[in-house]
Amino acid sequence: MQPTLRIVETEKLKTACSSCSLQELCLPAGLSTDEMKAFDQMIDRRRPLKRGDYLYRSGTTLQALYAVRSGFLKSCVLHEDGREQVAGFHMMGDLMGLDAIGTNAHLCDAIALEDSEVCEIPLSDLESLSREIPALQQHFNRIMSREIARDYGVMLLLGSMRAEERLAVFLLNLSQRFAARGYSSTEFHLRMTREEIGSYLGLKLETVSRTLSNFQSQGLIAVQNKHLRLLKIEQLRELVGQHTCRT
Amino acid sequence: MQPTLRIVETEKLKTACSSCSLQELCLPAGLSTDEMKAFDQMIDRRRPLKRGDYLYRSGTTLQALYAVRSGFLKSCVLHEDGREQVAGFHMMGDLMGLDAIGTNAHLCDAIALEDSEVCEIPLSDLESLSREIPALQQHFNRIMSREIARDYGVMLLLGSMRAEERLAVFLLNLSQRFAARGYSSTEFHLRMTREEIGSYLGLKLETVSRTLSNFQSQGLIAVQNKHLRLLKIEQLRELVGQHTCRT
DNA sequence: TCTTCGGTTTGACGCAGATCAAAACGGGGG
DNA sequence: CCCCCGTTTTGATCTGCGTCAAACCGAAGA
Repeated sequence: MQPTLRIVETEKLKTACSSCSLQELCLPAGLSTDEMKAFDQMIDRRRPLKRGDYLYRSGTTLQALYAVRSGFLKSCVLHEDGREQVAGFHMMGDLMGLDAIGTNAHLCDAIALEDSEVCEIPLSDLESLSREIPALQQHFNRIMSREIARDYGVMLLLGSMRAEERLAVFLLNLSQRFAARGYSSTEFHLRMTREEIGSYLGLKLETVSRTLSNFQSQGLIAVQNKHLRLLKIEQLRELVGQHTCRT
Repeated sequence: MQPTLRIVETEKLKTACSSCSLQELCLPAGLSTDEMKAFDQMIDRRRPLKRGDYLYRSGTTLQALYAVRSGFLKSCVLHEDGREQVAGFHMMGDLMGLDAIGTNAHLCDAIALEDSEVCEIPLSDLESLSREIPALQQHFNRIMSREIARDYGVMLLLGSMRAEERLAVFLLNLSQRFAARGYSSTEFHLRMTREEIGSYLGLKLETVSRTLSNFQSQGLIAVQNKHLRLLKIEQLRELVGQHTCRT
């Protein structure tokens, strides 16, 4: 047995979706053992990213979809005049690149906010395998649909909520996503800057900072730099929707 | 030959996608004649809607997807406290209900803004037919992806544009969509109220009205109630992105 | 240890757009 | 034809958040 082969095998094993702890969140969720095997073979490689690396850039052609294996990324839409708007934050199990299927070109930049790793999933392979495995096709459709549903939520937030509510929704959403991944729902690190939070929420960084300070002085949360603890989740929830709407 | 049968046949013929003028915009775009025939059989019925009718309501389970055949609809996301946000306007050839695939429940209301007609497309049929017709599967994925891309654009608009820009983007987008459907790109009727425009753009109706008046006095457009003419499309385009951003 | 520099906090002030109010319009029903 | 009511326009005023500015903090590097 050659050492080279051994390395490759080990590599494959490490990569395999069938042994990945994110299974239940990720694209192959709900596949049988055999189906999972077929799916495994489609993932040709994992790709490590360092903080600040681009996973893809706006305007480049779609090479593959990417499942986040570890780390944290943002995607941001660009406006020709240089404005940018963070369209989403992505963590383990999230599928990225969906916006590019329609035109074959990415319309946002995807940037790692910390050292991360993603699995490359060639779209054409995914499409042909979907034909053979109905459950996969269905699941993929559901994932796209859920992204649309998420976007509608963001529209509601951006179009008709005040600053306090936006922040509360944001924190509660993060909390919930961490919980779904087995992390604490009440204590976590914010991987993004205040400016990035602001961009996502349609606010300026100063407003984000001020609002977080308010929450803190009300005893709802405890922030210290990027470290955050939610102290009164219930009150945060109540805060959303009780004020008169701006719009 | 029984009269009943004749009627059914006529009905079928009228409904057939293969003879629908929206073909190139709609879901079956790019299918071969045979494939189109198979697709036709999937559409069990058209559904007429009167102005104000609900196509579906938030919270109800997904029965089918709907392709707009004629007319004009809005979909709006609801917030428990009664706030509502228009998430999109839909016209001929648009596919509606995509947000509900993920959870099997609609998360927005769809309401006809004028008398309209839609084709019902049962999701399960679409999925199974997609397996047989790769082009259909691909096209469906593209349609979902394009909706995601559109949503990102709306986020950019809501998160970082000033009122003037939002209106300009809105008008230019309508113009382009009418053009793609063979209507005038410079003269059309606004099917929605100022309030609905405002809700979509994250503005109040007064602001929408004022901004339209400004455009008119600058000679960019001519508005008279719901009738609208774009006089200087190029200048409207330039207007987008030239101001300092609010966010 | 000190320096540097990106990120964050906090304060003072201004403005775009919300809110309130009232008048004008226009289309459908009697 | 007129009346009525939902929609739109326009004006006056208010306010939440953006803008500008300055101080502060913590991590990385010398």
